Amino acid sequence: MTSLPKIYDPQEIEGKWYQFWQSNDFFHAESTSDKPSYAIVIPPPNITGSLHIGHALDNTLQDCLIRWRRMQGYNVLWMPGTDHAGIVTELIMERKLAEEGSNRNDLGREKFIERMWQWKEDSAGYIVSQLQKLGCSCDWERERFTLDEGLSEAVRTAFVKLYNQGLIYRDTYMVNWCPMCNTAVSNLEVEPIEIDGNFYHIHYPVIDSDVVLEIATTRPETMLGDTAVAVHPDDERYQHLIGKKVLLPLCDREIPIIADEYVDTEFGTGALKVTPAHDVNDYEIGLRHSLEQRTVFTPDGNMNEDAGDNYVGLSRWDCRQKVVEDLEKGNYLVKIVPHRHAVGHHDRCNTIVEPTISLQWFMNVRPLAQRAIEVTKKGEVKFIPERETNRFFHWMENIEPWPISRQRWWGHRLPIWYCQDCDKVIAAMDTPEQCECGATEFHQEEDVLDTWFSSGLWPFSTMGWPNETDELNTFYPTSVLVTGWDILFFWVARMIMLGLGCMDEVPFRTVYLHGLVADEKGQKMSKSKGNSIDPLETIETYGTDAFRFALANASTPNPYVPLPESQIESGRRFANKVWNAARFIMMNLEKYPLPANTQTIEQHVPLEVQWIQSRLSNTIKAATDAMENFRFYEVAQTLYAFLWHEFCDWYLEFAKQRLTKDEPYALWVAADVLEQMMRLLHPLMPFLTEEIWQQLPHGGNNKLADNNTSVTIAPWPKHTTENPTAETTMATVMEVIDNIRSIRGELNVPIGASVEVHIQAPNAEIRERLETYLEQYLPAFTRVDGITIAESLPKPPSSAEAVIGELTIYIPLAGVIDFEVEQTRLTKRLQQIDKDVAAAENTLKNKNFIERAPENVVEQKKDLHERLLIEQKKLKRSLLMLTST
RNA sequence: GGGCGGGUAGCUCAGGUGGCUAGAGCGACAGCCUUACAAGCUGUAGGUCACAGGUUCAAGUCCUGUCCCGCCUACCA
Repeated sequence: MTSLPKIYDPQEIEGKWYQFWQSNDFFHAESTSDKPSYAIVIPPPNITGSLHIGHALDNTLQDCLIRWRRMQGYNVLWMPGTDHAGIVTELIMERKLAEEGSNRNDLGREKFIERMWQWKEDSAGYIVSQLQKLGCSCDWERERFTLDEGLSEAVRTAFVKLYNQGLIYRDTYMVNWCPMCNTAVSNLEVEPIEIDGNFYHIHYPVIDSDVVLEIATTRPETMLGDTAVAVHPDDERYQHLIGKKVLLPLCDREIPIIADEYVDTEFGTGALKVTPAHDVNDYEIGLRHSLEQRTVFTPDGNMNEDAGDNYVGLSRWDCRQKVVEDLEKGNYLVKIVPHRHAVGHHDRCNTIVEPTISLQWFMNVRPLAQRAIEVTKKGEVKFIPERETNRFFHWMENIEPWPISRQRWWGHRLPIWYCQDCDKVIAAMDTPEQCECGATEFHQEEDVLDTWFSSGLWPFSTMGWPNETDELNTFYPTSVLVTGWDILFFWVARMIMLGLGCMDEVPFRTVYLHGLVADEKGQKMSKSKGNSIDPLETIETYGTDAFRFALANASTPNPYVPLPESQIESGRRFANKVWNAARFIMMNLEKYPLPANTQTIEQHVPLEVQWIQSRLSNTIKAATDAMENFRFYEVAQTLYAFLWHEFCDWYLEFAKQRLTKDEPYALWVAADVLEQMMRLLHPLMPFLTEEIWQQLPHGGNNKLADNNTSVTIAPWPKHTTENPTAETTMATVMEVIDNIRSIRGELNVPIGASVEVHIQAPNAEIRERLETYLEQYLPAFTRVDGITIAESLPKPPSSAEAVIGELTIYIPLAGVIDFEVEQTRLTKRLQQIDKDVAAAENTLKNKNFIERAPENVVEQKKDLHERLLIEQKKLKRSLLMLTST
């Protein structure tokens, strides 16, 4: 007997196969090959991170594509690697340092970086091992890291290139400043979050007048940096005041009243305090009117000297409170009105950002964005789902300069050198030898690049750029990029722009943007919300394959994909079902070993074999089609439905029946179908399918597939031809069986009791087929004593009845049948039929329908109508007979 | 303010270009240890496809409007 355990135990199986695949180099891509190329670059996870649910989904889908294309015979590259992830990683390190009672300034830059690298070395393997646990078939020999030497060279090369093209420049401009991280951040990194705040209405007295101007602000502390008050030029209320001055309360400064169209007369009081150094709009107004930019905050969010002696040193928030108190004391405060509004928070540390004027490095992304739009319109990049294309265009059309410098330490220092003597700015790969002025001393820019700059080069930097490599020739542009839609702008857009800028070619042909995993309430799963599933725990409990199947099965085109526990449980049950189907087949193969060639054994192929082969072919076609269109949900559904509800529920039951008669042919076909199913299922469930595939008899005389060493490199099944006749016949057989079962169930016929079945089949062809097959098939599904099939039959007394088109089934149930139950059953059915008949009649009565609808649709409708009529007539007659009894 | 996605069975979702009697998984109910699987098998119940119009021979599917829910985006101080 076979040693297969009754219940599938993933922990037993999963460990060994990854090793096996690795040691056989199945995941290794050839730099040059005659095969067509297929490449995906992994969205590099943070080096210090751990696998979360988003990674699990993203990488499962990628692995599905990769394994599928590999089986299809492509030269497949899945480029793996990790990201240094700039600020996030630094923040985690800072937290660690704080626990040790230290901080990054105590350590100093050099020691801090050293510490970061050390930590990176320690945790480097962690995320990789987790990806391997998930089954990811990456080409690990090629693993890269955004801060490794090669990628750093790529970063410098790209920077210098873009600098020389004038696309990268240094400028003093208003940027979002994070007082916590002490760095500039880009707009994308600022998340507007609604908070409850106040509108503070303040009186600004007009000089040489008894008029006071009432202004409203949500940030009273910024008034210390006010350098004007603005009104709308057409605002009649304030016409006479334009050009005058107000005395800024608490500051004893006189500031002008100016007119600017930006001011909304409807909003607040129609008078706007202008703080050019601390608000983007005020900044613009300030530029238009040449106002002083008065900075009152320090970089870490406290008040500086320019805030005045009363406030210097206070935090932003303490200062607000004190300003309000002082205003009240001075009788300047009119009122405080609660006001809910969106305030920008740094997405990495959740600190409220401070718009601040500072000297930063920017990239002018407009020209590249324009090219990106053009090539996308030409179809060189395709977004799936299509709706994402519009989001992409909208963003690209309104794109603003990208601030790329960060006042941080962990990352790529800008390849910019300043001459010690003349301050000349030089962009170069390495420290320059000599400046034009003759000086030879330089210092490198302290700032590092936004982490997305290096990830933006990922599709080609990982393949050796700026060197001309075989990898680039073979795999660039890559085939697909798979990621969540939430980083379309952060990453995908930048890769496209930088790809065009550096390679003069898009980085990928297709962008597949999958949904974000949500909980059962539709909320995005995230660690911070505490509603997240831990992939590794899930894998422990349910097994990797069950988890992967659930993820694929959840991947509908929706922007949020709920993954309830029950879905994973369902994956586990499916894995177990597959396991047991295999177990059944292999157990029986021991008794009936596969012959050398199964094809010639049976001259007369039984119906159920024709049927299952036709269904399999159909399944192959559907699964392949769904894969090609990134419809992972459909792949999972298709394979699940076929394997469980056709192969197991029906075919294996037929095969059992054959085995009881010592006819093993159907079993051998079952083995063949199973083998192909393992190949179809392999991209979704790599471990389970490998285990079963390996255990199936291969090679020698028992040759099922080509004598490959692993299902990983076995060919993807090809669909053959469907067999509509077999499918229709089997459908009728199944319907007959279903009806008998249903009658037995509803009329409570005891399980052990056998019944007689009388079938009236007017059509000779159908009758003949039923005569051939029913007798063989029925016993496997329901207890039957005898079957009578005839052109016309009388209804036996006390019998239950079912109608299938022109077929009528009678089951004599004298002594068993409960007339009332049977009456209810038939009445219910009749009511449904009446409704359907009426609907069909309505349609057919319509002349326009007959004239305008396609012929086949009309035919179908007529057919349906006829079938319904017959059934209706029979049901009515039966009911009559019942009630008259 | 603009834009996008969604509202189909108790729950989570499928239903490419309109056309079989609207489906699945989970859950519920009833009955089965039928030796591959009780993580299973069999049967049953459950839907005015958000609402109102319109186009069409035909609408869950297309159009318009309304109401909810979610998201993205925007400088209303």
